[in-house]
Amino acid sequence: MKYWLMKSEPDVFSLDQLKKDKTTWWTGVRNYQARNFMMKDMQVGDEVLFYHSNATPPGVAGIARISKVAEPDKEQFDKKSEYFDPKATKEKPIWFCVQVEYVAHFKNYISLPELRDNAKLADMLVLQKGSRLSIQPVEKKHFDILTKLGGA
DNA sequence: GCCAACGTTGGC
DNA sequence: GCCAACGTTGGC
Repeated sequence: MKYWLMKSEPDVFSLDQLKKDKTTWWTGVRNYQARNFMMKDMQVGDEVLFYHSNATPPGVAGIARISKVAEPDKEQFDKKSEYFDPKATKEKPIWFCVQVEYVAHFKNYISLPELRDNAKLADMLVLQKGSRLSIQPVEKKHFDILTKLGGA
């Protein structure tokens, strides 16, 4: 069992929306490091901190879970999609996405300033300067602290 | 809207 | 393989 943090802009796709939809395919990731985490490391049942980026304030909104392992991201083949990739073919897809299911909202939204204030979380990737990676591994000890703080 | 940090592209 | 130019992310 692994733990992850996945970023989403709430204006584009929020945890509320995931609650409504129950599950979603995490399409549109166009970064190789993030893709490789989805393709190689994520397993069904892995738990995910759902992080709202570009929010006011940014922070962790709650928990989701991996519900299907990675498959080719269909948007790479769709000329009308903003995620279309002309180099990708059905035989040789470039981009993959996992399916994520809703688990819970935190009772207490954990804002980025609160994360920064907690010394025990200081080495979380998301808190490192210039950390733009949209999918990040999270250590169990950090995940446990977050769920306690959030009151999940 | 600004801009620092980072990833990708492409010329050489 | 280097690296400048460019595009994107994401906090503020």
